[in-house]
Amino acid sequence: MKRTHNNGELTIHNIGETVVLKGWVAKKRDLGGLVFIDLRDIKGITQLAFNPTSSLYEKTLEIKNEYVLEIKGKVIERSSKNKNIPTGEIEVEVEELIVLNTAKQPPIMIQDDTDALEETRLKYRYLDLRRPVLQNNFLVRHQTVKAVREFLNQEDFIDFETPILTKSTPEGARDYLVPSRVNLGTFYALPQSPQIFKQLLMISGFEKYYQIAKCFRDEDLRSDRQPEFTQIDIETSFLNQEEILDVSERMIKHVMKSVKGIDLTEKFPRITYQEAMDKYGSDKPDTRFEMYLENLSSIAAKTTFSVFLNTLEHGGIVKGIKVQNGANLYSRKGIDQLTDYVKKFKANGLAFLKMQDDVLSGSIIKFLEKEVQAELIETMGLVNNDLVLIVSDKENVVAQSLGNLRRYIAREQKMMDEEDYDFLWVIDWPMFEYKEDQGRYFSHHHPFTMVQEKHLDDLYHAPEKAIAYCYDLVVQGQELGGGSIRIHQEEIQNRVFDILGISKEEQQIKFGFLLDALKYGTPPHGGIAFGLDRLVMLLLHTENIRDVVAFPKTNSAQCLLTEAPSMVADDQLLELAIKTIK
RNA sequence: GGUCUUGUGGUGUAGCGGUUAACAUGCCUGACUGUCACUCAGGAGAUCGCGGGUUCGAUUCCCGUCAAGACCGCCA
Repeated sequence: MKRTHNNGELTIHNIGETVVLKGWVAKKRDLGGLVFIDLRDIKGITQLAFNPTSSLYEKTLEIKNEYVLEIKGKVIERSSKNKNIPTGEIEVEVEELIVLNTAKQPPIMIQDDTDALEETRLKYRYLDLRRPVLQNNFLVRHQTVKAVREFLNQEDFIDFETPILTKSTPEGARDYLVPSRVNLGTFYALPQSPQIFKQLLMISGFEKYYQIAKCFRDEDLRSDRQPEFTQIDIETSFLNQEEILDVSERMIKHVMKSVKGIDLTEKFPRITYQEAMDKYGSDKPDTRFEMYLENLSSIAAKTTFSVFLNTLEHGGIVKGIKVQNGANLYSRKGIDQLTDYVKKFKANGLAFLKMQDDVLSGSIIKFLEKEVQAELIETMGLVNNDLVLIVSDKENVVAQSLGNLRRYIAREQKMMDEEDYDFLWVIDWPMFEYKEDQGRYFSHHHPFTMVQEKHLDDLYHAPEKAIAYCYDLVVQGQELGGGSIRIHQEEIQNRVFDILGISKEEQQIKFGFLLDALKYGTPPHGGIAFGLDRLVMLLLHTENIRDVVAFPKTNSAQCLLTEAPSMVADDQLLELAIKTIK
C-alpha cells in the first residue's frame, strides 16, 4: 500500500478519510479488548485504535514495541483527547494491519528522556537515533547546512570538493596518516582543513569558494571536540578583512533567522585580541556578563603581601574580578573550591576580599593599609556584599585562571542566558607567539596569515609585535569560526617561514608548490572557516558534540558501534609494507 | 601523558565487611472497553567490569587493569 500521510500531520480536519500509515510501535496500551498503539515515524506519533469487535484484535496481541507496521484505516475523532501532541484529537480506526517487521527488545528505551548511559547509547547508536530529541538535532543540523548553502549560493560562491587524501603539513595539529600501497613507504595525510587547496583555487581565479568540509585532527577529544569534524569553509579573492567580516556576518544572521527565527539586526561588536585578553582573560570572551578582569598591580605594589610583591618583582601581574553579591554566595569553603579550580590553570592561589557592612575582610586584609583598601574599593567600585578574587602570577597564568574562573562562577550562578547570542569579532591578532619551551615562534593562526601593512616592518625587526589580518567569531565564550587575509606575495611568505624557523629546503619540500603558485599572479585573498558542529550545538543549546554528530567517537577516539579502529589482516599490512610494533 | 568521577538483573539506579543483593522501568503470564509513562495481580531475570591483595569472610576496603565521562596538557 502507498503511504498517504506521515504520523505527525493528521488532525481534526482529516476526519473521515481513509489513510495508510507506516512506522514503528512506540507504545502499545492493551486495555483488554480495546487496544491503542502509538505509531511513530520521523514526523511524529499517531494513535491507532483497535476495537474489541475488530477482527484484528487477535493480531495485536503479538505486536510489541518497535515492530514496524503498515496500516490502513479511517481517521476518527477521539472520545477523549490528548492536548499534548499535535495529532491528539484524532486516532485511526485500523481496518488492515501488516507487520512489516518484528523487533527484539531494544537495549535502550526509545524515549526522549532515556536514562541509558552514553556507552550503551553509542553501541546501539541506530536505536539511540530513533529517539525524537536526537532526530530533531539532526533536522536542525540539516536546516543549518541548508541555510548556509542558500546564502552562499545566493552570493555566487562556488561549492568545491578538495582531496581527503592529501599531504602532511607541519604546524598545527597531529595528522591522520594513510599509507600508500602504490608508493610503498609513503603516506597521505587527511586534511586538518582544506586551507592550501582553497588558496590554490583563488590563484586559479574562482574568486568565491565554499565547502562543507570534513576535517581531521589526531588530538585528544573533549566534550566539544571530535577527531573528525565539519567546517563551513570559505575563501574569497579581492575582498579585504572588512568585506569578509561583512559577508560572514550576513551568513550567520541568515542562519539564525532561518533556523531559529531570530533577527539579529545589530552589527556584531568587535574587540581586539589584546583587549579581550586584558578584560576577559580569554581570546574567546563570553560577553553575556561583566565580571571584567581588573589590573590591580599598582595597588598590589602598595601592600605588604609578599606573594604580590614577589610576583611583581619577577615581572608578573596581579589581577582581580569582582563577584557581585559574592560575599553571600561563597563561604570560606566555597572559595576553597574556587581556589582548587584556578589551580588547574597553574595559579598558585586565590586571594579574596569581602565587602560587608562597609568593611573589607578576607584572606589578605592584614596586608592592606586603610588607604590601600580605599584605593581598591575605589578602583573596583566595591559595594556591600561584593567579593573580590585575586590572582597574582605570570601574565598568561593570571589571564587563564581568572578568565576561566569568571566563566565558572557565571555558570554556577546561572548568570548566562543561552538565548543571548553575543556574537563578537575578535580582531588584530598577533602574527606569532613565542614558545619559550621550544625556543621559537609559532603562528598564532597559520603560516599563510597576512601581516597588517603598518606592521610589515615588524616582520623584520620585532616579529612578536606584528599584528595580523586575522579574525575570530566568538559567541557565548566559544570560538565559532576564524580566518585571515592570506599572504599573496612570495617574499612575505618566505619571511614568515623564516621567522617560523622553517628552512629553505623544508619550505621547498613542504610548500614548494604553494610558493611556486604565488609567482603566477596570485590575487589578494582571504577567508574564514566556521565549525559547523559547534554552530549546531549553539543552536540546540547542547554542550556535547556527540549530540550533533550522528556516529561519534568516544573520548578514546573509538566508535563503539563499529568498533573502529581495529586490527587488520596481516596480508593487508603486507601489501602496504607495514609492520606493527608490539 | 596527567588529575578526578563512574562501573551492581535487558536498561537506569540504591546498598552494605557477613543481606534471600533492594527500587524503578522494561520483559513474561493473567485480568481489564477510552488509554495516552494505562491500571491491577503474579513471575522470570545479577558469577555486583576484570585480575590480585588484606580478611575467618570482599559486591563493599586496598592495589592493578579495562571501559565510559569531565577536565589539564594537546588542539583553532
